Order: sequence, then structure tokens, then C-alpha cells
Amino acid sequence: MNLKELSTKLGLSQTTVSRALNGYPEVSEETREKVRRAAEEHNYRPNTRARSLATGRTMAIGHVIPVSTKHEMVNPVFGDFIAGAGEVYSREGYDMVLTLVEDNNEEAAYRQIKSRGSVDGVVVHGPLMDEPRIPLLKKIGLPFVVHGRATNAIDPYSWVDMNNRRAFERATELLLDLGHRRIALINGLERMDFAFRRREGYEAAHYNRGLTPDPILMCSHEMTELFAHDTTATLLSQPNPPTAFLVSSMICALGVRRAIEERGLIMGKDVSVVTHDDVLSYLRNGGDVPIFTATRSSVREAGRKSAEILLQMINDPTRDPETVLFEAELVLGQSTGPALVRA
Amino acid sequence: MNLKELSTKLGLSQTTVSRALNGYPEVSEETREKVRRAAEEHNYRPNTRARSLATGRTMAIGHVIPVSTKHEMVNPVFGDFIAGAGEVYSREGYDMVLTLVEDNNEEAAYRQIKSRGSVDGVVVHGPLMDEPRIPLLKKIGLPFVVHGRATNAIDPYSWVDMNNRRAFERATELLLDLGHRRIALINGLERMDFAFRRREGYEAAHYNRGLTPDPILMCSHEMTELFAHDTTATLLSQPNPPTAFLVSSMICALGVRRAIEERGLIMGKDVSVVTHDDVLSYLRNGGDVPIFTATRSSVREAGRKSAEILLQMINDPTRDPETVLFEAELVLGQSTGPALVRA
DNA sequence: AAATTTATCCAAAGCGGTTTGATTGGTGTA
DNA sequence: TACACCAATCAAACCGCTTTGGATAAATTT
Repeated sequence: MNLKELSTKLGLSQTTVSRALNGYPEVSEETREKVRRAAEEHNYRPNTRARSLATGRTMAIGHVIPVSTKHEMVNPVFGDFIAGAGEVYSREGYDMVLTLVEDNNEEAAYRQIKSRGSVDGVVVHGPLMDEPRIPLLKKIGLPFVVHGRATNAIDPYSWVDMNNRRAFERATELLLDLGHRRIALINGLERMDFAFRRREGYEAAHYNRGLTPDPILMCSHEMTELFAHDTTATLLSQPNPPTAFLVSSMICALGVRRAIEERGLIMGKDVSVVTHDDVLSYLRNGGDVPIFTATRSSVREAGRKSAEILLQMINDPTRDPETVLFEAELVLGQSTGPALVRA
Repeated sequence: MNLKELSTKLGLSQTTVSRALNGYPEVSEETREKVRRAAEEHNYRPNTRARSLATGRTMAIGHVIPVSTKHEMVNPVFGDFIAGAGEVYSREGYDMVLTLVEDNNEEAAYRQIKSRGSVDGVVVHGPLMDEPRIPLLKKIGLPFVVHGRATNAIDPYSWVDMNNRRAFERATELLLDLGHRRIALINGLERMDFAFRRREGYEAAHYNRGLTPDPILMCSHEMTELFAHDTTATLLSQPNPPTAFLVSSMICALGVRRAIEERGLIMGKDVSVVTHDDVLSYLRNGGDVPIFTATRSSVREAGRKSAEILLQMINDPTRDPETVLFEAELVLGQSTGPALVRA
């Protein structure tokens, strides 16, 4: 059932039917109601493509997911982010289109997205410190919002981020307060902006107390359970092992815990762990007292916020870029305790 | 830059330019080359919407992700499945559009997808045993392939599934062979088809040896780390605790292990664990000898296969439904061992 | 009563492509 | 030389919608 059919069936012009359904005032309430009922009855829904051709708006938002060619990694955070953004999109009648892009030809991908014109805007995921996509998108004039930030970006742009630096600074301070002096950092890839900032926070907390973190304790890698486990195992078997771990994701934290317990140590007693918790739906840091002491910030909420900002930008292109910085909560769990005095 | 502009710039008609770019034979090689170069130079790309309006093909595939209203759960498997499917789509020039649907109004969602005409076909995720979406999609005539199966579906349809029943039967047999007689089943929601089949396999292995599984040992829930942990802890504290656990996901397996170790037991010695492993990128069951003994089947591969089948169906609607059944490998890891003789 | 408004409705022109059905000039053939 | 045929190109229709710019009749002013 399309507009033409519906309108002949009603004995009206396409114009009137279209207007009736889209709430324009030049239509009597009586006909509008008639049209509405007929549309309902025949399950009519305007064809998206035709409509967007006519309006110039696609009513779709693109998400470009970088897929690491080397590791075939998909960020586990992605599902929940999408869920948050999706809530907003479906409420506002937008579609969400995903494009997977290998990390070597991102520029081409974005140019294609723009020239094919299949979305009204994009969400940029996984920004690097030096993020070429930001000036690119500015140049080609595609509205966008970044989930995260890019330290070295110059021009203003819209982003939604968590205060990674502050979160990890606070987490480190907590561990220092508990007497820990050898704190390992199990970080993500540090060309990723978030990971870089987290290390900054970790280091800052040390420097602020006149301490210098041991470089040997700082590790950076794709955040898998396995990496976290192996790294932790290695560190713990060294002559002067860390007494605490600051970890970049729950998944990694599980690996850290595994390594700790394999050594017969008790987490929260022999070794402390603080992790960042993205509040993923399938990996709740649950229980009355959470398992892990954690810096917590909901990635789903970030998804919602990103979507909202992007839609606003699309609806009013003159708007200035908007930014949102979430502060992570620091929630105390069972995984931290005072540093043991070394025999 | 659109077709019209490009063709006037070239002094050719839109027809010729369009044909040149789309590889039609009625164009001299000379002009074709000229057109190609001009298109390249001006970074011309046909507008997707216009093209799909004209051709009737949208060059987009829909994925409808059920989002549990109660638990706000997003299946963690989803990211990797999408990555696999996405490979195929981008190779074939398809977009992927995601629709999040709360589990209470799925029918409306699919009808809308059809009538809005924004995709050429859909992948159905998370089929239930009694899956209303299958007859619905058949009725409204939208090509689809199901990731998983629906036990009670009658008409033939395309699906890609893992042999859940067989996998869990084999896993159970392994545990029985090792002497275990009280094997707990930590399963997903059993209205989900995959979970139902897994239980069938688990039970069949028992029945085949004249054994009857204790209903108290069979648990079914949304598959989170927390649920798995709590359930395991409860079961282990009972008078006649299980000596082995058969688990439906790696995430759950991590919860099971946590509960085991909290009790001071050693996995693979005091208690055996077999889990299903979807080969998620961030949760590799790694190491030379895998941590967990597991039934293993790559969900990313399933994504690839699903996409391929769906595209074939779209390209040739007369094709019969195609089905793919992956057999899971059973890989031995460190988490299983002979049942201890009870004192 | 004539002139304006106003309330409804409609025909037709896009939107940016693809595709059908000519039209042209050049070749091959009888 | 005349005819058919082919290769290359184009004008125009079409996909399904929105939107501009009338048109018409009724209501209101003057």
C-alpha cells in the first residue's frame, strides 16, 4: 500500500493524504480522521526512502565501528552503548545504521557515508588521541558526535565522555591512601584516547604525592581477559610484585582476579584491585557489596546522551557543539584493602 | 555532486553516465573510462536513497535485536555476530541497519520494517521455541534468516544454528565418563530455543545411561556472571552438592569459577566445569591448554554464514530455504577432571 | 452586491537515481 | 545504391513521497 493507492481509495489527492498524516493544518479535522483510519486499516506507512529523497532527511544515524584488523576485536562496550542510543533513536523515529570499518581505511569509509547520503549524522567510536576523523568530518560537513574525546583535536566538536583522568586519579589515590605503593596499571591501548587519559590520572596521583610510578608496572594492550591474566601473573611472580592493580575494564578485572587466585592470594586482602566498570548489562559488578571496587560510569547512559546531542545538532545545525563529561562514581567493593606490611 | 551535475560536466546524458558506472554494455569503453575518471575525481557516489527508490532494492539488511524490557539485557554475543555479518555486507555493498525492539511489541516492529521498506531482508536474533516472528515474516513476505532455530516452527525457513543439543549431550557424556553423577546445568532462559535444546542434550546424555538428572541441579536464567555465581554458590553449599557444572556461556563460567574458588575449591580438581564458548573476541578461552573445557562454536562465523545466506535469498527469491548446522568442537581444557570419590 | 478572506483541496514539480523506448550515424550486406 | 543492422547515445518516464503554487467554494468585509 502506497500513498497513491491510499489516496485513490479515499478519493483524495496525494497532497491531502500526505498532509493529513503529517499533521499539517490545511486539512479539515474530519478528513484527517478519515485518512488516519484508512491508513491504519491498510497498515500504510510512508516509504522511508521516498520520503527521505523528498525531504532530504534520511532519518537515520550512522555508527562507524572500528574493527581491529589484527585482533578482530569488537569492543564489548559497544552493545550497551548501542542499546542506549537505540532507545533515543526509536523514540524519535530514527534508524540506526552500522558500518564496520577496518582501522586502515577509515577516511574512505566516512567519505563514502557522506556522499552516499544514507545517514543524517554519525557517532564516532573509539577516538584516538590524534583523531583524523574529527577534522575530516568537519571538512565534509557531516554532523557527528564523538563517544570519547581526542586530546589533540583543535577545533571544537561535540563529544560525550567520562572523566577518565579524574576517575583513575581518584582510584589511584584510594589505593595510595590504603598504603599501596606498587600499583600496577592494566590499561587499554594507549593510542586510544581514553586509555591515555587514564594513565595520566594514574601518574598524576603519584606525582601529587611525590611518588613516581614504576614503568614496569604499567601495561597497555587490547583489553581481553587473557591479556589481563597473563600480565598479572607475570607481575606477581616478579621479585618486587605490585600489591594493587588498577584495571581498565571488568573483563580485564576478571583476568586479574584469576591470576591472583591462581597464586593462592586473596583479592581484597593480599592484593587489591580497582577496576573501571562500564555497567554492562551482562557483567554487573553486583551483590550488595560489589565484588570489585570500581570507578563506575554507564556506557548505556553515554549512548543515550550521544544520541540526544546528535539529533539536536541535526535538527538545528546552527547550534554550537555540545559536550558532556560524566564523572565516574567510585564505589567501594570487596576487592580493596590496606596494603600488607611487607615482612 | 550528483548524477545530473556530473553528466552535464561530461556533456553526456544521465542515462549514459549511469550506465557507464553500472557496467552496462551499451557504452563504449572509451566513454566509460572517461566517466569513471570524472566520477572518481569529483568523488561522486550515487545517492543510496534515490538509487534504491529507483531499483526497489535498498541494499540494506536489518537486524532486529530484542532488548529485554525487564533486564535491559543486550546479548554480549551480538557484537561478534554483527562483526561477522558486517564483513559480508561491506564486501557486497550492503548497509546494516539495527532496530532495537522491546520484547513486547515485536510484531509491530517487523510490520513497520516491511512497510517502511528500508531493508531488503532481516536477520532474526534470539528465537524462542515458539517463535511468532517466523510465520509473521513469511506472511508479510520479508526475506529472513534466523540465527538459531525455533523448535515448534512448521514451515521451512532459513536458519544458521549450532547443534546445541548434540554439543551439550557430548559435554555431559564427557562429565559422566569422568565419573560425575551430580552435574549442574547453568542454562540460559529456557524459552529461548538454544537453551531448551541444550537442556535436552543434557538430559538425553543422562537418560541414555539410565540416569535421571536431579531437577534441583538445573538452573535457567538470563546469562550473567552474577546469576551464575550466586547459583553456583547456592548449589555448592547444599548437602549433596554437584561435582560438575555444565555452563551455557563463558561469562557464566567466570561466575561459576568465582563461586568455586570462593569456597576454597579448585576448578578442574574438586569441581569440574564445561562451558559453551562462543569464541568472543574479548573473551578468548585462551592459553595453550584452554582454561575451560568447552564446546566451541564461533558466533562470528555464524554471522558470516547468516549474511551470506540472506544475500543469496535476496538475489534469488525462488531459492529454497537454506540451513546450516554447525557442530561445536569439544575442546579439553583445565577445568575438568575425574570425579573425586566421596568420602 | 462586489471584493476579500479563509478553509480545503489538488495538480504538478521536484528529490536523484534507473530503465524503457527512441534516435542517430556508421557498417555490413544484397 | 538501398536496406538492414548495430553500436552508442539520449529524452522521458518512473520509483513514492513532500511541497509549492494555484484553484474552488464558502464565509466575511466593505
